[in-house]
Amino acid sequence: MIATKLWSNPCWLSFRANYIAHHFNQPIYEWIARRYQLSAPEHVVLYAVGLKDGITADDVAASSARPKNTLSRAVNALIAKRLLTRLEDAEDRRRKRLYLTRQGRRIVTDTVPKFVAQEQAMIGALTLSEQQTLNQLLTKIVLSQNAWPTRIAQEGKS
Amino acid sequence: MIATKLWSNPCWLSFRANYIAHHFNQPIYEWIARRYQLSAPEHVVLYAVGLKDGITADDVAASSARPKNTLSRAVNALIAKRLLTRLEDAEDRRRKRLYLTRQGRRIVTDTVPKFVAQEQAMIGALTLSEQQTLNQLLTKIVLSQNAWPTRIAQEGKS
DNA sequence: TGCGTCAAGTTCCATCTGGAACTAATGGAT
DNA sequence: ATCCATTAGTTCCAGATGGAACTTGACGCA
Repeated sequence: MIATKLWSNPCWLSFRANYIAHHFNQPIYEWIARRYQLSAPEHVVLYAVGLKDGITADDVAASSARPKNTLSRAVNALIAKRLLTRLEDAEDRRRKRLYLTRQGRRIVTDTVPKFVAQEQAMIGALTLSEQQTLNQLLTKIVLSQNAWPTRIAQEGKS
Repeated sequence: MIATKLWSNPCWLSFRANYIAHHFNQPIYEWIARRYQLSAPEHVVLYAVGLKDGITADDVAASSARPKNTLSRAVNALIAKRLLTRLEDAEDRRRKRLYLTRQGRRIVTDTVPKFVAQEQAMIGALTLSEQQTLNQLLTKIVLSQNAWPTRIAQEGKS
């Protein structure tokens, strides 16, 4: 069946992207839940704030594919767990900037190496130069985002 | 934020794979739900059987990343909607082979062009030869699957 | 300075989801 | 022949999920 989806599938990119994404996410999130009692969206937020301090929930939503109510819940759960703090932006009081607490940062620094290891295992089949090429091509696609439909048009009348 | 995740992210592959997968899936599944009242797993099954007649629910599970109970539900829903039929395998009576009904096939042939169009829009930024390279590299990764951890080891004692 | 529009974040709630435990069938070992 | 391990598929159920509607704040405009 995997062979069929690889070779007889008109949507070659989406199958491969979904397959790779899933096989990265699945073990990682299972481990995070087991080890730290964090849900997937909670970890998404933690990781994003770890990459860049002071972002808002909306920033996370834009880059992470999850709806904003899910992230809102995750943010509140993380604050309750004392892994995150929230500071109202003085310029725009709707925006609430997020920062890791010491404990939050510790989880990020503990977990990131596992993610990197998982990813390395998955790209181990490629040479370094192939990895660079792959990175460039995928980056090009991501950067072309504004050319993509975000909604499929309703059926025409014809 | 997307810039941060692109350029300051130790997990470059998983971010890109997830991002691309999501931006493919999201509009497609939203449209399918709106147009045909099918859930995402239901469509996954339909698409898979469309690619290869006579597969079983388990085959779909192996290639699609969804747990088998979710797919079991989806199969039963599709049968109730008369889009699928199920035939017990004579060799192994545990296996139930799936086939599209005429209506089921019609949905597949109606929807596949939309998927292809969405995917084409997303790879439009690449030249044909870049697309081929990308395809080859991703294929190489998918085929190396047996080298990937499916579970992250519990913390050591140290 | 009052109004309409839009953006960030939250709440509500019906629905979906997936882990775990189960049933039924197979196939290998003795 | 019987037992045990394994596999396909289902059921149960607690908890997660995400669309829609809502609140609060910002900003442009007259």
